[in-house]
Amino acid sequence: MKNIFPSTKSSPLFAGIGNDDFDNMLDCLGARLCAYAKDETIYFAGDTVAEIGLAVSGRLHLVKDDIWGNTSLVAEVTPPELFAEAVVCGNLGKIPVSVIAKEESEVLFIDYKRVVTSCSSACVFHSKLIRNMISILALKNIMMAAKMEHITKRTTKEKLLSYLAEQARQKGGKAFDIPFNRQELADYLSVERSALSAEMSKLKAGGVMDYRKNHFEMLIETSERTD
Amino acid sequence: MKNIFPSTKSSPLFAGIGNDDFDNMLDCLGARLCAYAKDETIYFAGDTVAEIGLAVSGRLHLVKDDIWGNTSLVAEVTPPELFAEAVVCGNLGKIPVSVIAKEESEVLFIDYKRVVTSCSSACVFHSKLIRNMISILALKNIMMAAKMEHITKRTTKEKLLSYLAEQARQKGGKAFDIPFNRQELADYLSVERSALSAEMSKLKAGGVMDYRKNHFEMLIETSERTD
DNA sequence: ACCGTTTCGTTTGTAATCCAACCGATTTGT
DNA sequence: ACAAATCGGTTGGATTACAAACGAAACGGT
Repeated sequence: MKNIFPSTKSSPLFAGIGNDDFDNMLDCLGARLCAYAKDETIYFAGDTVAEIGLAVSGRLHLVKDDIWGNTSLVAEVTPPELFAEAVVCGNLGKIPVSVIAKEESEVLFIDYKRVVTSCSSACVFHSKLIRNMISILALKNIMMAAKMEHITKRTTKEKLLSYLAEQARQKGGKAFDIPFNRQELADYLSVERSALSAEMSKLKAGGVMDYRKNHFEMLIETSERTD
Repeated sequence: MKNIFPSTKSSPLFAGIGNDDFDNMLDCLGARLCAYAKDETIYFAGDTVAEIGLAVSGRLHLVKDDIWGNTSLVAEVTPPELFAEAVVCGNLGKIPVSVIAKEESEVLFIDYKRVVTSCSSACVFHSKLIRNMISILALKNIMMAAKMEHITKRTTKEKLLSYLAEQARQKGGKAFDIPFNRQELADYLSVERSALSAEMSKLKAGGVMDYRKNHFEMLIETSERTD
């Protein structure tokens, strides 16, 4: 099998597993490396899946078609990201989205059962893999829960402040940088970029915070804001 | 220890583990049962946590305080639900919410390390517990991803149709029941109940769907809707 | 059958967002 | 240095959601 270590070693799934063990592990797991042409469909929505997918090269799209035939992009998967891991680990069986290669791509398929089942040779990496898998799912949970908390707010201003407050808490101070530009932040909070800019300007004018590009500084402490 | 089997056996965490193994398992895991008075704080946000919490009796609130001192309810936890499981399984260490008993409550704390570490007596339920834990996290992922997809839509109508389309797909037909009343559905989609009712009426009048109480029937197949 | 409660649909005025367009500032490539 | 592209802020009109209130229907208990 082609040496996929360089393009997948940074996956959290393989954290703590060195180059020496790598090939043995893939053998033990019976991992398959598959290649796909541009626009080739890897899974159709509703297909039965039992393997975790790991993007090795290229770029994949997860798309969903509703009952009226409208198709929408759910996510883009680039190396070394996983896909279908929640469906497989949750024993759902059927994948709710279609997976399409948007470029010439390679995917490593890993049988979930062989991850959680100790093999006869008692490989050392099984428990490490399992802990990594749990960690991946748990962190994804936390990230989604955080995002959900922002998005469920009613107004653009509330969504923005919810996000900024969380960033301030995470970064441990009132001054911090965010990893988004305006458009990306608007997409993340699912609001309009223009409305977001407008709210930011108002908050700056109101003395609630200051910012320049991606650097923010929260100014008001404990007091009723002028909403 | 008090027999907590009746109130926790239905937890997915213990799926496939019988009454006979139950007490042995709790011993092996070193599980602690703690009692709390009404309004007692179990965790303060920022506390270091290493144990998964399982609500045994009572009712817990997960609350979040932002940097301005505003406090908001994130979730309510009732038996036999888990809490702090994502933080612990993700090795985050610090819990981002405070946990408060809103009634006299009991909580079973389970050390995560002892779940994923095989014990000296090679208990049979470790691998089962681990698989259950993975399944719980994965299913929560899927549920949150589905909800996110609805909520990120712009208008109430789009959110509603996104939800109904998914229900139709899940139930495998154009006619199905939903597990929410109007207010609950509005909360789930984070929209106004009145706006939701109005949109539903319009969709019924437009021949897109029919409904009575919690029973829905999608009528239009593939065609451009009159948006 | 009666009454209180809950649920659902509807309406109306107010507030907020969306959308499109525009402009200035900054960055990038040549 | 120049042109093109990107990014961020602003504006105005159309659209949509919000909040509150009301009545009708359904439900449950007595």
